[in-house]
Parts: sequence; C-alpha cells; structure tokens
Amino acid sequence: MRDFKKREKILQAAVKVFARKGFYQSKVSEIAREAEVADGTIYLYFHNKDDILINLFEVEMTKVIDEMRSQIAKETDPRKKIEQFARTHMGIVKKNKELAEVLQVEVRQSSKFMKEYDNRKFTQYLNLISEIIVEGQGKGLFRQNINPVIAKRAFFGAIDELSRLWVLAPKKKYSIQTTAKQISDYFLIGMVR
Amino acid sequence: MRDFKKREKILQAAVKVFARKGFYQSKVSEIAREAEVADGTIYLYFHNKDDILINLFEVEMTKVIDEMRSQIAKETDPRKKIEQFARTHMGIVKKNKELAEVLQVEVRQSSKFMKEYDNRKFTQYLNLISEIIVEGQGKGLFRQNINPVIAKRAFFGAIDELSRLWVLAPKKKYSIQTTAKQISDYFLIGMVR
Amino acid sequence: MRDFKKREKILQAAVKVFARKGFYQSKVSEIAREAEVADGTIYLYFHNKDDILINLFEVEMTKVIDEMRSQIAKETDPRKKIEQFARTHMGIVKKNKELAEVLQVEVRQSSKFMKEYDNRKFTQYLNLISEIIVEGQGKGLFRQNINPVIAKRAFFGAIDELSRLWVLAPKKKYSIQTTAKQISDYFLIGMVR
Amino acid sequence: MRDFKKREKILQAAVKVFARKGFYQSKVSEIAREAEVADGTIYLYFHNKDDILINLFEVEMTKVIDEMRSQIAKETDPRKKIEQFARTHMGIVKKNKELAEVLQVEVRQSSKFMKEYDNRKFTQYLNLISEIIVEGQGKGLFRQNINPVIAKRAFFGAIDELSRLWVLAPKKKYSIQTTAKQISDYFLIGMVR
DNA sequence: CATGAATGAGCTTTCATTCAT
DNA sequence: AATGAATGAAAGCTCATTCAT
Repeated sequence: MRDFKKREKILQAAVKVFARKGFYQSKVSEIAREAEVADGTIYLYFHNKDDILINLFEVEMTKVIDEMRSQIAKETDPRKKIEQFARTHMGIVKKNKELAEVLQVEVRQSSKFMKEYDNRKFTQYLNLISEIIVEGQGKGLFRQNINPVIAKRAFFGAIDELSRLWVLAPKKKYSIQTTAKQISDYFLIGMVR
Repeated sequence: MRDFKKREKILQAAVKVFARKGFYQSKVSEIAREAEVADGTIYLYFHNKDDILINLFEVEMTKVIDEMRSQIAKETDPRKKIEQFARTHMGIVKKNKELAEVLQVEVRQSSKFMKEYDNRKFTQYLNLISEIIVEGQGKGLFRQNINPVIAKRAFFGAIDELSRLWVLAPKKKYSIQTTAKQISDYFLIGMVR
Repeated sequence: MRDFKKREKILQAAVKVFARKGFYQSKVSEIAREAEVADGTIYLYFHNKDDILINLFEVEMTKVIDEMRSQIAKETDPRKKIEQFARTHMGIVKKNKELAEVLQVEVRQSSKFMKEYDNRKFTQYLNLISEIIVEGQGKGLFRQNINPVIAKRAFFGAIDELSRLWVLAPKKKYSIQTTAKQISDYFLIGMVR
Repeated sequence: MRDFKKREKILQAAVKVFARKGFYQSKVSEIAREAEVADGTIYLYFHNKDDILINLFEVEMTKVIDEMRSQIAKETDPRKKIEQFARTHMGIVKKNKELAEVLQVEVRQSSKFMKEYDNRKFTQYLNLISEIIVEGQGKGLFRQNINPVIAKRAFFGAIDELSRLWVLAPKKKYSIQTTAKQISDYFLIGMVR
C-alpha cells in the first residue's frame, strides 16, 4: 500500500513536470522534487526515465479507457455514442490539461525511440471508435462504404487536434462542449447542405 | 550560390536525422556527418540546434504552402478544393516521409520550449482550409452554421492523423489517395446514410 | 563537514592548477583530477569555472587579511607596523607560492571579465596599509603631506612586485626578509618627518 | 613598405582588442575585423595568436624604452632622473591607456605559458632605473646600502601599481603628474643620503 | 599577397544513474 | 526502503588555424 502510493505520487509528479517542459527537457531530479522524494527513490519504482513515461501512459490510458467505456455505455444509439465520445474526450482534456498534453505530445514524440513499446493502450482507445462505427453500420445507420479503420483515425485526429488547440490556447474562444458537438456533427452529417 | 547549397544540404541532412531519431536524440555531429560537413560548419549557417529546426520548418513549410496553393487553384468548386487539399497533403507526405515526420511531430513537440517562435507558417497552412470553407459558405454550398475556425482544425487533424499513420505503418494497407478521398467525403457528406 | 572538506579540497586543487597554467589554460577536468573528484562534482560546489576563482580569492584573501591583522596588532609603533606588513606579506608569499601567484596574477587579469565582482577583499587588504599611515600621521610620526590613498598603493605595488619576482625567480638571490626590510626602509625614511 | 604598414595595423588592432577583453577572451577574428583585414591575413604576418602578443610587446616596449631613454637624458642629476622616470612612465600610460593595460596585465599573465619568451625588453626597461641608482650611488648622492636590484623593482612596482589604478579608475581623483611626484619623493627621501 | 569558408579538436557543463550510508 | 552526493559519459558550441581560390 505504501509502495503504491509513492509510485503514484511519482507518476503524478512526472505528469506535471513533463507537461511543463516536455519529456527531454525534464530532469529526473525535478520529478523527484515535485514528488517530494529523493532522486534515488525514483529508481526503486522505475527502471529509468523512459520507464516513467511508459508507465505513466499505461496507467493513465487505462483510466481514460475505463472512463470512456462507461460514458459510451450510457448511450444506445451509435450516433449518440459518437457524440458522446467527442464530448467525453474533450471533457477529460479539460479536466486534466497537463495529463492531456503529455499523452498527446510527449508519448507520440517519444514513441520514435521506444520502438519496442507497442502502445497497445492507444490502439484500444482508438478501437472504441471503430466499434461504434461497426455497430452503426450493423444497425444500418452509417454508410457501408465507410472504412472503420480509416474513419476511427480521422475522427480521433479531428478531436485530438481541437483538444490540443484548446489546451494550448491562452484564451478559450469556444467552449469545449460546443466544439465537441461541432466535430461529431461534421462527421455524422457532413458539411454540404 | 555556394552558401545556399551548403545551407540546404545541412537542412536536408537535418530532416533525415531528426526523422530518424527525433530532435532531442539527434546530435549536431550526426547532422554534420550526414551533410558531409564539419561540426563547426553547421554553426556558420545556423545559430544553434534549435535554429536548424526552426529554419527547417520555415523553409519546408513555405514550399508546402506554395505547392498546396497551386494545387487548390486548379479547382473552382470548393467541394473539389477540399478533396484536393486532402489529396495534396497526403501526396506530399507520401513523397517526403521523413520531412513529414519532422514537420508533424518534432515541431509540435518542440513548440513547448520555443515559445518565442510563433509558427506563422502553420497558421497560414491551416488558413488555406478555412478560406475554402468560407468560400463554400459564400457560394451557398456549405452549411452556414459551420465554424471555419473549428472546421479547419478538425479537417486538418483528421488528415494529419491519417498521414501520420500512413508514414509510420510498416505495410500500407490502403492507398494514400483512397484515404484522402474517404476523409474529405466524411467531412463533405457525413457518415450517416 | 563532508561538504566543507570537499569544497576546500577543490579550492586547493584549483590553486595548484591555476598557478601552474593560469586560469584560462586550466581545464576543469584538471582541477577535478587534482582534487581527486569527478568533473561533475565540481559543479555541486561551484556554479562554474569563474566561480571557483572568485571563491578561491574570497576564501584565501580572508585568511590573508586575518593573518595580516593579527601580525600588525603585535606592533604598536606605526613605523614597526609598516615593516611588519612588508615582512608578513612576503612571508605569506614565501609559504604559499602557488596561492600567491594566483592571487597576484590570475585574479588581476581575470578581473576584466568579472566586472561584476567588485573585489572588496583586495580593497580591505590595501586599507590595512592606509590605516597604518593615517595612524602614523595622527601620532605625528609621518609627514602630513603624504596622501594615504597614493602611498598605500605605492607601498603595496613595491612589495607586490618584489614578491612576484621572488616567486617567479628560479634562484633566490636575496632572502625574502632582507627584501622586506629594504622596501619598508625606503618608504619609512621617505615618510617619516 | 606595404608589409610594414599592415603589420603595424594588425598590432594596433590587437592592442585595442586585448585591452578591451584580455588576451584569452580576444578572438583572432576580432583583431582581424578591427584591423580591417581577413582572418587569414593575420597569419601572413604572425605565426599564431601568441606571436601577436609577443611582437606587440617587443615593438611597443622598444618605443617605450626609447622614449624613456631620451627623457632621462634631459636630466643630469640622478635625483631628477628618478623623478623624470616616474613622470614619463605615467605620462606614457596616460597617453596610451589601452597599450598600458596590455603591457601591464596581459604580458605578465601570459608569461606563464610563454616560458620560452624571456622578456628581455622588460628587463631593459627596469635596468634604466637601476642605472640611475648606480649612477646616483657613484656620485655619492644615494645611500650605498641601497640594493639597486631590489630598489629598481620596488620603485617600478610602486609606479606600475599607481598607473594601473589610474588607468582602471573611472574618475581620476589625483592628477597623474602629482602622483608621479609623490612616488618619486617617497623613494628619493628614502634613498638620498 | 589576400581572402574567408571550412575545419575539428577540445572545452565547459549537464544530468541519468549508482551506491554507500 | 530511502537518501542524495558522487559519478562520468556525452553533447553543444567555439575559435585558432588552414588552404583553395
């Protein structure tokens, strides 16, 4: 129990520090200071600096996926589920800006040298979208010629880009909920009148 | 003439090296080796390592924007222009995978510590999309309640995500042109039947 | 205790290395080797190479000033005090040639770029001389038309030059004590009314 | 003729640059810029950076010695000659502050690594003083128990220190001529029998 | 003679990681 | 388990010097 708490404390400190400076610009000693532990203590819980980022991603993505699953489950109509995905995603980003920044930017960047890390969690998250699309196609609600593999990425990319904008922008012009609604609308009904 | 060529050579070498390892993992000496110049020569053309990345972005984005402008100009129908944007974007990515990776990932990541660099070029690029949307709305082709500021981001995010997938994926399942067509279709006509 | 000892060890190593090669020709790694610590350890105790020199000066000058004060205090007659100053100064130089070389040459030279460092210690040291002169004038022993500001410099310059000669000369022709006596004599006969 | 002028131009540029930043902090390219020649040109006239300093010293000290000799020759009384030495030395410093700074500080400092350079010129300059002392002793004007080797150093050190103070001090409290008079007085009263 | 672009050895400094306490 | 002082490899950058033009 003690272990678990300190491990978690380090991860939360890492979120803050990585979000502030980026993975490579962050020093392990800064994380230690933020977590109020000694530098060496970090190495009792993680193999190395990379390992912190990977664990951070695993732990947080698990939480995110669970949250997303339970939110989607509240809706039955696949069209509503799509909307819900966008809304929930942006809601999570809104609540947890620092974490969002790390999950979006740092992990993506760092994945280059962490080739061995196959990022299963991210795939799981994306598949939540394609599952909805397939369900919608099954129910005859979505066009059959939509490729779920492509569509999940396109939809995710759109939400991701907008939430990044939202995180980084100093003053928020549009509410995150309005934005979420608009994106899902474009996808669902298109732009052409 | 001499100057220009060596400068360009260094930038092209930087593209390769940054794409391979990421900005922070790349050593200036590696860029020098790749460019077949001495380490010190780099500093005759650029102030420091950051400066290489900034210049790289400026120079290449200028090329990309010019190419995109001339491609869009070939179409008159805003709906065709949107399609053309997607096609051209992915075409550029396809032709220049390494560059694409750097422009997409490194610059985004590095923006955190390069606060002073205001990234005007990227804004310009995004505005090519909103200009098309506004034009389409003016001609009564697109719905008026579409917010161009949000839509340009959503559309860009979708294309960007898919082209990243395409760049990183070891085996290409779908042709880049098919993908481009699909994305613009989602946006233009929506997913709902 | 640990801290203090290692810090002192580094400073003593720096004295040796700076004396041997001069500040700019000395490498931090040499100081580290001489101090039997790792290069990085130096930076746990000092901000940078300049900081080593400044600290060296501060610490050692403090010792020198203290020693000088207690030696002068042994005499009551200002004429004897002047003689004592010369004797003590040269005695310190004799005992600690390397340190003397650094304090005399390096600090003076380096002061050009260390503009911010105001060298209060050196002023304090010089003022020990003018205090004696003023005291001597107060007691009617020294001529009133002697300007203590000029005289302290002249006296110091003479001792300094001779002790430098003595430090640098390979074979010592004259004993340092004889030399000290001669200098103070020139001045005393000149200053005494 | 051409050669000579460019060589001189480089030396004069070096005086300025060395005075401004010190020998080690000065870049060869700065000297080149100041002299309005290309970097490479410097190496047509001097072997390396050290060689510039050595030549600078040789050339300028020759001028200084010549000037001093002719000034001393104007007096016949050794007591007046001593006074004249101090006055002339400080006059030279006053006229040529940058050069003075280089001759005083840089050459002294750099002498450490220029072991091979035996600095004959400086010895010659100092001997001008001891020659006067010996002459004064010969004429029965100065005390016999004065050691010329020590006295020349002491006298030089005093003048040197005061002229350095005068060069570096932002505001000049005492006129350089007054100062020169005071110093020689201290010594003369001390040395005269 | 003159140029100045190019070189690359070598420096200071940083920081992930270790290990004696 | 926890500490944090110590390590030392590694990297960015500088600048004296060279040499093709």
